[in-house]
Amino acid sequence: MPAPRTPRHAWIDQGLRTLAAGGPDAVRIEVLAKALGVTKGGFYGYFADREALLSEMLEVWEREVTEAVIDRVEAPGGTARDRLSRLRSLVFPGDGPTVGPTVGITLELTIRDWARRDAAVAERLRRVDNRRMDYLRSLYREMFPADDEDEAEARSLVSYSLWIGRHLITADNGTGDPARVDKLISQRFFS
Amino acid sequence: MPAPRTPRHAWIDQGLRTLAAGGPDAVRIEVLAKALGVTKGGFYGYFADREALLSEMLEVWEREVTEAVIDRVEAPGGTARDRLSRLRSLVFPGDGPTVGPTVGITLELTIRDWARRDAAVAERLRRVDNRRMDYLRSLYREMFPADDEDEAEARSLVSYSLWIGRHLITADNGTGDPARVDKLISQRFFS
DNA sequence: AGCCATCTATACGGCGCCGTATATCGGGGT
DNA sequence: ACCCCGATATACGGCGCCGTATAGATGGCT
Repeated sequence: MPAPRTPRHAWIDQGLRTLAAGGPDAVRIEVLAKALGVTKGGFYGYFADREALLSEMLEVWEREVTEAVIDRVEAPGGTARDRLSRLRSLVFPGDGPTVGPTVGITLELTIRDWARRDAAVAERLRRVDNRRMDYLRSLYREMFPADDEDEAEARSLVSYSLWIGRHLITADNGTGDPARVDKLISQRFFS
Repeated sequence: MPAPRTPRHAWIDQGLRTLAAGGPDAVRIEVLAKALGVTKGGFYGYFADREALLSEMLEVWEREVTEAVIDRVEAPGGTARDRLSRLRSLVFPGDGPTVGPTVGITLELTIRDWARRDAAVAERLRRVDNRRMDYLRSLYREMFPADDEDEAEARSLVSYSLWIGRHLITADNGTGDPARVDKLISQRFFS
């Protein structure tokens, strides 16, 4: 039995890359095949149909951006502050390709958009948001033991919104100094 | 000359509704026609092709969510604080249909996603973000005359990010009181 | 009423993709 | 060396959409 030239995970990875680049409607089996240098011949040996692939892609993504990230952040210890900064750099690692099939913030935002028109995707995303917010809250509770629940929630929500918003808002910053803007924000909320 | 049963703006409006509901790839001429209860027969009298429609849709949207909104906010006067709250309710008016062809936050987020994979859309969105951030800065400068540029920028960025992030993050709030969370945020930044 | 311009319906060829069926290739096991 | 079997290629019918061409309907005008 020849080793598969194009194993299961190759279709999933290419699917996630294509999803990030072109949205859910761009994930066409024949297109993935061409990008992988094969035809779709082998695809239907692994997946029942296009839907099955999409569903598995989301499965992989969900694990990758929650548990896998948190495990990596937690492993080496350090202060809560250290872990928070490691967390950020892992979850929103600029735009380049990162660990595994994740394509960073681009994939994240694409799935977030997709979720608004597909209930199954929305359900998955809700789990991701909850898992991350839970973890953020736990970090802030550790950093600021005097906080009550609502204060930890506020810090978590602001930082989560801000990191997403930063990537979504394309405005040229005004005339000010971006670094000082960051500093002002973090002084008010994260010190 | 019979009045057109399906004038130009009907195609554009239906296009924007469909865009909000299904993303750019869902804007198919034959689909719009069916939704309008006609065939695509008349479409090509108004538009050269599908691209032309998409481009005009964006044109209408841009005007609607910047100048048209700002005009409505500015007209009746009031304090900067009053105008800011009017602005918010106009730009992010829940999910229902609103004035004209705008479909509210759903359309906004769809276009924002689209912009990440289409340079022309990105250019338009950049103009929208800049226009809105300019206006926000001007309001905050008026509300807080003691602020320097970076402080106004920080307030504008936080509020813009937060309003977008709120709609994007689907997490069930933790165990806390959402109203108090809002209050904590606004105490730190907007008072 | 009858004409004309304009808008709309219908019909067409082409394309890209889906999912299935069937042929071909190529490396391990004997 | 040969067979076998899984992975891939090729071929097919179907569908939905594009943009064009052409015919039919409909309201204003004289």
